[in-house]
Amino acid sequence: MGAGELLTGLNEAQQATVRHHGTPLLILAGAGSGKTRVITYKIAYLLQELGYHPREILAVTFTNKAAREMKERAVGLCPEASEVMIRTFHSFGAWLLRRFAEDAGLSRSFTIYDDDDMVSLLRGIYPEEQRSALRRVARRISRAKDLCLDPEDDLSPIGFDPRFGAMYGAYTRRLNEIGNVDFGDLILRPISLLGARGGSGGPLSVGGLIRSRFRAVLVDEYQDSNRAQYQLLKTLVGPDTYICVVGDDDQSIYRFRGAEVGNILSFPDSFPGAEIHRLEQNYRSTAPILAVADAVVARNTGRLGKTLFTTRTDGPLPRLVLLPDHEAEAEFCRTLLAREPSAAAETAILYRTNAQSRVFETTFARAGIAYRIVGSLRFYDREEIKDAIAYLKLFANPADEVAFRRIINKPSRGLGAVSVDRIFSALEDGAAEHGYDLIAATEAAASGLSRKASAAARGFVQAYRELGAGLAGGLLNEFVAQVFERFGLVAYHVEQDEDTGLGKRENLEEFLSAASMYPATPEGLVELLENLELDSGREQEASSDARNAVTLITMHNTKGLEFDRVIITGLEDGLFPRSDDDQEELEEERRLFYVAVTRARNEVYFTSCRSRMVNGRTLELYPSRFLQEIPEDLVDIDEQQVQRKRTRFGDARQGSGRMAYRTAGHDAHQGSRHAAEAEAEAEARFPAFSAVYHDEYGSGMVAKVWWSGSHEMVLVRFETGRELQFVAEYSGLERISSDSF
DNA sequence: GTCAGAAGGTTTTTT
DNA sequence: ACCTTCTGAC
Repeated sequence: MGAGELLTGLNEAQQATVRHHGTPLLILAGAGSGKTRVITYKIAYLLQELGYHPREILAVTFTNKAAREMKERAVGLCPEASEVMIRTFHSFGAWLLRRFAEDAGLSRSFTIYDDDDMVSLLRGIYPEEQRSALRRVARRISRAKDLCLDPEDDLSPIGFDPRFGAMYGAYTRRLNEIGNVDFGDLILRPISLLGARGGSGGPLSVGGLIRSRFRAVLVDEYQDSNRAQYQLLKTLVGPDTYICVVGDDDQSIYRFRGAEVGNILSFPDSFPGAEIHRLEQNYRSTAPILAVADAVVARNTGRLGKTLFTTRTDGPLPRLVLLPDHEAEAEFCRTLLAREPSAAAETAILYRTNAQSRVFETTFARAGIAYRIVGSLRFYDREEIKDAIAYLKLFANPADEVAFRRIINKPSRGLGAVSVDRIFSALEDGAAEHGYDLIAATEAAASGLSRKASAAARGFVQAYRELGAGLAGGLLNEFVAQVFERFGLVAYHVEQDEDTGLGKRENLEEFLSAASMYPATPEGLVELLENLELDSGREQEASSDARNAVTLITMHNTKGLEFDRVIITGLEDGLFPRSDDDQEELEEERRLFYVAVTRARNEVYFTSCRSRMVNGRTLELYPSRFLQEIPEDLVDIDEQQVQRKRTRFGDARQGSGRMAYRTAGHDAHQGSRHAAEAEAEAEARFPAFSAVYHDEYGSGMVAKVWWSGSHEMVLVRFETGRELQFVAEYSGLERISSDSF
């Protein structure tokens, strides 16, 4: 494929960007402007036209999904791209640390601690502290690492807790003794590794070696990089490295994780001579959708600023639906999906918090609507999987205190808190002799334990040693199966599952089959663990018919995805935006709104509830301030609603201007319960005891009618015996003559 | 050492 | 509503 051929199908701006070479390049790519396309073409262009060897190119993303997709698409353009290193920042860091383990002061078989593991480790050091307090400390340690701060540095940017420095220090020492790393270390340790002189890079330092290998470095979603990642990038880029970053300051949504929009804003200062290219043509959404997204994000200050345009000028206005509560919201979505089942696969329901997914799950499960949840409970987060991983981690690293504490008495084998304490004393005593080895410590402590505990400890050590000898070839699933069997893990969880409910056995089986992709060697084991730790394969098919399933997803998780139709739920102050008293935070929520809206190709719905159950309490809520920030002519308010309001409250839009549905929302949301109650009853279209018919559920009788806000709610008892609750307007119910009943 | 039940706090978003 | 932690009986 010649250059001309490679670049056909790209617009002029995209072509210029793909061709650019030499100076540092910042690509400001608006939503839907073909960002991934440009990067993948750029990789192909470097390989085909500029003669780069695949090993000389490094492309960094923020999610594994993005990395996989980029790889796939690049290989589609140019097969050589399969050898290009395309990884997340964290996985690149892990690769580097294993590759140069000795220089980094690590064993090649270190494993990676996630946020929960950090808390558990702290718990081992500070058993008397509250778990919630330790969680806060863990979060702060992560923030410190995002900012490249060591325990002895000035930690005031993190907050004012006088004990924090000491706790961070103790945590760091313990983690070093164990020989594992946390997520932050995957960025921090490479910075010092690459910055250091000498080492096993031969005549070159490790940094020199890496800088001479990667002649081109590409970074995706640069607006989400934090200070540590920026530093890592700096150490990767030498005078001859071609550096190109892509991002959109309006889509920076990971501030809470340390992301600094400042990185993208100041790129030209950090990398002198940088050029800026803009990609502003949106190929995804219709103009009405972009108008709404822009209206809100335009209120942010400190933007680089850009104007998206599209040739898709036609399309329905985004639609706002006001609802009484979260159940009605789920019911509204159900009805929408039932009306056109084939569109479900291209529909996504977006929410701000994972907890919001629950109503949708139960509603859809009841209605037999297939759904797919992205995120929420990750495979790796399940109890039984964490247990399985903990056993395996202990084989990778016998010093892994967190893994050890988790499984030493699970299933319970009579080694309780007292015995575990003794084992840890033995660990301290024997550290000089055996190093940090919990198996050796358990063996050493066994004689000093009660009779039952002593036998259990010896049995555990023996099982560990015999099983460990099995890491000598074959496939890893055989080894894992033996571990499960010998330690009684499957039996334990199957028994637990009897009252808890679902699929632990299946999950463990799935785990086994994942393990079959690796060799039964120490290296294979470490590789499996790393893949689980860094890429938890976070997608679960929650109901059988996955092909036509609707997607349930947090707004954060949608980044990089697109759908024909997007329903953005929970547009209520306090939920989205979560709070508006911190300006920075409010601006981040606006960017999240922008991300959410721009996922849609053709249709956008907003739903806003008057009340919602949060943490077991029902809260009264106001419509999101974002709804006020949209000029009224850019959104359709549910027509039936407006009708209703006009008749009941006069013209809801009077004297409102921009505030139209703020007013409307308040009327609809608040006005009706007292004065309007009687009137509302009078205009009920499904009086109690009337006969009704529903396409899916057949005929039935209205058992109960009530008003929730301005909404008529009905409880219908169907002939099948089923009782279901509906918002009358969205129910799809028809009244039928009562003699059929 | 284990278990069941009660009390009490609490989550925004994720590599 | 959920999960963790605490308490007391076996």
